[in-house]
Amino acid sequence: MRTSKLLLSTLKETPSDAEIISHQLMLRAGMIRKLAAGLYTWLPLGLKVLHKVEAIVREEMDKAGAQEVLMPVVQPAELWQESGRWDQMGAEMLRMHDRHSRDFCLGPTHEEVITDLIRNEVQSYKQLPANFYQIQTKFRDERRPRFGVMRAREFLMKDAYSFHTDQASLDETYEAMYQAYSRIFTRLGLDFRAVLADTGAIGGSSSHEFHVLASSGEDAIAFSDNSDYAANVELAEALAVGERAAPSQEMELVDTPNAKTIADLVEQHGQPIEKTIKTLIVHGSEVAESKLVALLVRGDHELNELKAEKLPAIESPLRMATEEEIREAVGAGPGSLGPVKLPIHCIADRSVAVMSDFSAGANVDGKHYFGINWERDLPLPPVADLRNVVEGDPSPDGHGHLEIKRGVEVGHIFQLGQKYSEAMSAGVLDENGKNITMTMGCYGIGVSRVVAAAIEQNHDDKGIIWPDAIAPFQIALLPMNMHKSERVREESEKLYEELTAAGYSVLFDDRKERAGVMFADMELIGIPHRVVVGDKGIDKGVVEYKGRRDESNQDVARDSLLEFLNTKLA
RNA sequence: CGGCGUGUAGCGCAGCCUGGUAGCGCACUUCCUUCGGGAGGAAGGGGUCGGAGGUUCGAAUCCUCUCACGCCGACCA
Repeated sequence: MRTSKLLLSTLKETPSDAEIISHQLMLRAGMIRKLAAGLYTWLPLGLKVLHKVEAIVREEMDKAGAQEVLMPVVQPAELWQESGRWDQMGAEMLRMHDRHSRDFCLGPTHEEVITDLIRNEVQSYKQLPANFYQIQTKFRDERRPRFGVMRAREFLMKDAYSFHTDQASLDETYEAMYQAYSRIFTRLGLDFRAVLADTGAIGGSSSHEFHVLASSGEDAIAFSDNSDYAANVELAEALAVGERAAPSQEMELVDTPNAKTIADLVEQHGQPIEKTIKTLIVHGSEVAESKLVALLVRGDHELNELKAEKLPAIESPLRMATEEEIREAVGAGPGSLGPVKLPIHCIADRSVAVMSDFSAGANVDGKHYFGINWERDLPLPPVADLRNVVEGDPSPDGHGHLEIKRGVEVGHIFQLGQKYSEAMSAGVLDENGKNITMTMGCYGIGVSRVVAAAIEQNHDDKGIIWPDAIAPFQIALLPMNMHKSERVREESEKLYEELTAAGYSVLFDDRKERAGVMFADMELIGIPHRVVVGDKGIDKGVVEYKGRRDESNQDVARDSLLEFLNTKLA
């Protein structure tokens, strides 16, 4: 393609509302433009990349035995009412009605539609297992769309749904999808990890997320330095570390009028942070001994809300108590709480249970106890895993220690079981002519998000550096002074034809621009390979080559260029 | 959905406090020079200052309402 025929809308300046690097570069490179919050138009250059990602996903899904379908974006309410999600979904689902006042929604996902299809089309166990996928636009009315296409309201997703007669068959397809996903992200040229994930409200036994590692990622993932254990931190189990030491201090009541936070306690009173306890008050469930429940976490640890709300004594979803509620129940404000003489139900994190000589609020405003010890000063409350794992924690599988990195969730596979097939009566006849409810699996890839994630992982101060597999063009062909030098023009045109004929996608910069502009634009849009044609080179019978990541140019003999590129791009 | 903030040319911004009829840089058009790392000069085009109402002789500027967008938080099969 010639740049003169391409809408190459590059920007020198960074649009002010773009926060993360991929969003900035996608705007600057002219890949996308915003239409409204969370809604983006893909420009020709961006769409090329999107299509490349799609093609790889499609190939690997086909190879893994899935069949492609295409379902409507607009879906009737009846299906969602049948699965029970019409009421569950909330404002995230955009609803509308047609001219006959029938309710519809923009599909945030397609479990209902596919289940409806398959219950009508598949009658026999002989037709199973089967796996169907589509690459389709989804709409989720995010509370807060941000980061460009990374977290847009309208986005492109590959979603697949598998149907089985039993769990063993589902396990098999699940494994096949796990492998297919690994191949897809490997082919895309991305540094990724598959991690254990929370199955969420949807239940099911097994779930993995695929994360592209990037410092701007919204998720934290933990993985062992000595095994292949990897999990979302929200899920990773925090094991108890060490044993409780014997008391060495007396418990004393200390005036701490200005210490409202753990940080204050550490700064003003010299308490080591790992000898302090944070007391968080949440609402209890019906089975709790009190209306409010106190959760004890070490000062330097973070409460894991997901773990907490899974405890029977705690209301789910988790709800923090307000200051008034706390004062009413405890008699002191949130800055002075602690387990000593606390009048409400209390649960301690595992690492809290092994603390000694620690400090915590005295449940009297402006006072803390120092030198507290379990059993001697107060009984040890029930113990549970309440906190997020931190770097250096032992790996839950017993091998090695945890490292924590940030990732962008680009894929998620999980086992649905019979949630939808049961609610929507999707069954088949088995060998004995008996009706059995189908078992389902579900597998998603955020196609448009992959594009942003790839940039997060592959860029420098000049712009994007596309992995070869998804670059909009493989080669940038830059003629120097073509509009003055007839030899350069002829040579470039010839090269363009040759390279194109050899099957390469070439972006030929035939604009009447200065060299600097061409270089800067090609680097910004991230074309991985660059060939420069100039008078100087023609005299020597060479052209210049530079890989996007290379430090400098190299001369390549004109006659062996094709051969050279064949090895470079192999 | 709560807190905060911002809306002035395609993009980035100034002007607003202290009302007097809109400006800078980039981009765009034409010409001259330059011509291998985002060139220099000259001349141009483009804005109902987010919208509505109000105060005033006069509103981008002050007041009220409203819409949009963004940041932080909460939320996220």
